[in-house]
Amino acid sequence: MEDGLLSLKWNNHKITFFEILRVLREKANYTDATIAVEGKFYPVHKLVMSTCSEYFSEIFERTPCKSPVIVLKDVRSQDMDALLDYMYLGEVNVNQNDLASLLKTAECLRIKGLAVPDEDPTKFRKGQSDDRRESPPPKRRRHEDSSSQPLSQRPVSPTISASSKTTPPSRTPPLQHQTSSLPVSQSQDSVHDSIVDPPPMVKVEMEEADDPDDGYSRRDNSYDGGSVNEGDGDFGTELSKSEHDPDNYGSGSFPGPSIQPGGDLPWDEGDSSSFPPEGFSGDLPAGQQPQGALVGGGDGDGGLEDMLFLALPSELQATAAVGVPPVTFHSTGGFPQSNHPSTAASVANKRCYWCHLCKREFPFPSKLNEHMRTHTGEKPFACPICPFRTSLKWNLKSHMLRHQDAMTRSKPQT
DNA sequence: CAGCAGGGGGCGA
DNA sequence: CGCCCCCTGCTGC
Repeated sequence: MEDGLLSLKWNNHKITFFEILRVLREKANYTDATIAVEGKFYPVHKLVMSTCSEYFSEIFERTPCKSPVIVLKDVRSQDMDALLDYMYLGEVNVNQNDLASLLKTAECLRIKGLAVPDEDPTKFRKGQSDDRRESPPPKRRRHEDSSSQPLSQRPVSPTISASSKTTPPSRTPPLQHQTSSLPVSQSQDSVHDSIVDPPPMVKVEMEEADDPDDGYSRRDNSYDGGSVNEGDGDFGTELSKSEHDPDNYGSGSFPGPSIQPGGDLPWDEGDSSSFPPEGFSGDLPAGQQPQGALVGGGDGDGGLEDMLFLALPSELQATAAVGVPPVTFHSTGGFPQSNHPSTAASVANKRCYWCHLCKREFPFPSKLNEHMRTHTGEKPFACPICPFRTSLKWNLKSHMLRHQDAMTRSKPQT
């Protein structure tokens, strides 16, 4: 062995790798997970996410489904966008103003190199109670270590570092309130409790693999459709996801109940109205949206924006990905609009909102929202009598009618 | 039969 | 114009 050992080195490996990664991300090729933030959907690669964040790594590990949709609450889309750039490109430029928020988010998500000390993968793996396969193979060829480094951003001293890194995210309370309750955190405690932990609200929804094909492969990262629930729930829908079948939502990752900060599910009371897909256009002042997201549940009737299942416009990719090198986030810059009429339908002058996952078209955002639930698996309408849950109000109603019917029948008038 | 999901009509902003 | 309610067709058990 030792005699004939040759070191083959791919000089441009790193560059090529990143470039390809960038393209893959841009085209959403091979993406196997989706991150939803403020109603925006970011198709991502588990590999990359896992590599750059232990937090995601754990989530994926505990989420057996092929294409989980991870809904992050309390995370601003801008931040997520920046973080994704950071993870995929190894660097990102951000405005000073956004820095604090970004770091906070990074901390919550345990993004290596930003919030979590970038450890040597090999050593890291040792530390882990259970070595995960995603950790890079321990052995590498002499020279290449630098190049073969997974995607960890370690080598990349983020541009941001200079100016920004200053704030040691060390103890920023992750995302204020709600985080505390997140069961999710539990998942990680095993590994690091020292670190912040509970990332913002996280919810993992299983997504059946059926559409991925169609949707995932070609989807442009965007899709919009916010879905929230219009549910005021006549039936007192109580959406506490908590009690729903846990299986539905990735094992433990999904903090069922905890999600509801104040007790009301974000997605629950929301009414779709509040977040018109078109709203995305960027009118969402970066600043204010988050509010919704963060606060949301507090009042109960207030924000529903917190939990949206929307799709991002494909332009997003274009913007983010293309602008890659140093993507700078300027308020609107990052987020183009959703695929709503104007964009999507420029195609057909008639208004149509389409689901970028299955390409189905709908005349109204509300219809699209409803439809999106079929993809997200969200079932905001719960039967107060039995564990039944459904994604459509009417279905719940008809279900309830059955209960009534059964009751009246069982005990005919007294 | 129950549940899911798309479509249509009515109504309010 | 958009949302809500309801109807209806399809699918799986």
